[in-house]
Amino acid sequence: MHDTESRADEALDRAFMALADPVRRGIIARLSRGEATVNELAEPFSISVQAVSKHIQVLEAAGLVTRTRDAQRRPVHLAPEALERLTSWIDGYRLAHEQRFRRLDAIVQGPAAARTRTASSENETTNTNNAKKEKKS
Amino acid sequence: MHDTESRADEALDRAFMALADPVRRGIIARLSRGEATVNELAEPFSISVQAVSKHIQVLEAAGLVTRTRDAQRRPVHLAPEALERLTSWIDGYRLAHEQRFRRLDAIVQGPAAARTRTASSENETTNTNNAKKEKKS
DNA sequence: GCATTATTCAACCTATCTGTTGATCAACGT
DNA sequence: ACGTTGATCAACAGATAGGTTGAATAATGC
Repeated sequence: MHDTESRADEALDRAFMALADPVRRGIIARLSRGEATVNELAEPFSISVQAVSKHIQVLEAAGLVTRTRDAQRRPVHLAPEALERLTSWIDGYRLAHEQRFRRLDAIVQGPAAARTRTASSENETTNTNNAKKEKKS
Repeated sequence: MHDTESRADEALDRAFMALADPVRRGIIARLSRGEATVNELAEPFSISVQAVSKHIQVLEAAGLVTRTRDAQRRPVHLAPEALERLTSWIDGYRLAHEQRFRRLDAIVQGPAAARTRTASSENETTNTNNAKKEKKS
């Protein structure tokens, strides 16, 4: 089963999993327009307030939102840094893939052009996370 | 009850859910360096090939990878457009949120003291990008 | 044809997710 | 002090995700 999983992996697990639900994405969308309480966030949905409260706990555990205190209300706020980490992770591999294609094109279109890869190795290490340490055994 | 969920939502569900697993993210990472077969993709992991095959089906259903045929092998390829759609979704709300804060800062810092917010919302002022630089009058 | 290789299908088990209802806690307002 | 409001906790149920093993499909190479 899930024996050993690094901290960075678990953080990405929670963050992506948190976004894999339309209710939670709706909450993110709402919060992008400003903070809101649990009851306010629950209003557009046809589920119980308790269910929304759980969703918010999932988002909070994923670091995607934070909470403050205002009397008996607990306003929820967006945490855009966490969202930025997700786009960074995705873009790391997406851009690496596209750049690899650019190199392939260079190779196909001429042997001399393939050597331009050595000069343009800037984006090869832009991954924010480990790409090779996925083994558990 | 998930009876009322649009097609776009379901696509995002599948895509984010697909990335919410370290094995599948490892597959994505591997594919960013070039196509690979199921057995090749399974090698770094301590799970069965069947399990990896299922993971690839999940990624394929999410549109994150495509497959071709080469004799009895079925090479898997990255589909960077789908990844790009995800970053677009995230960035949409992230940037909307940051822009909203820029407007708030402009309003608060316009007349006089901004103490009202800056003391009670420290985590919100930690914008990752060059905020506070722009000012919209 | 037949064994081999690559991959998938099928059945199953278990853990986790998402929702429910009912009770509880905490901070107001009067 | 007391009832109300906002939010969470607890216990439960149904669905599904992710893993296993064993059998089946499909293309390859003798």
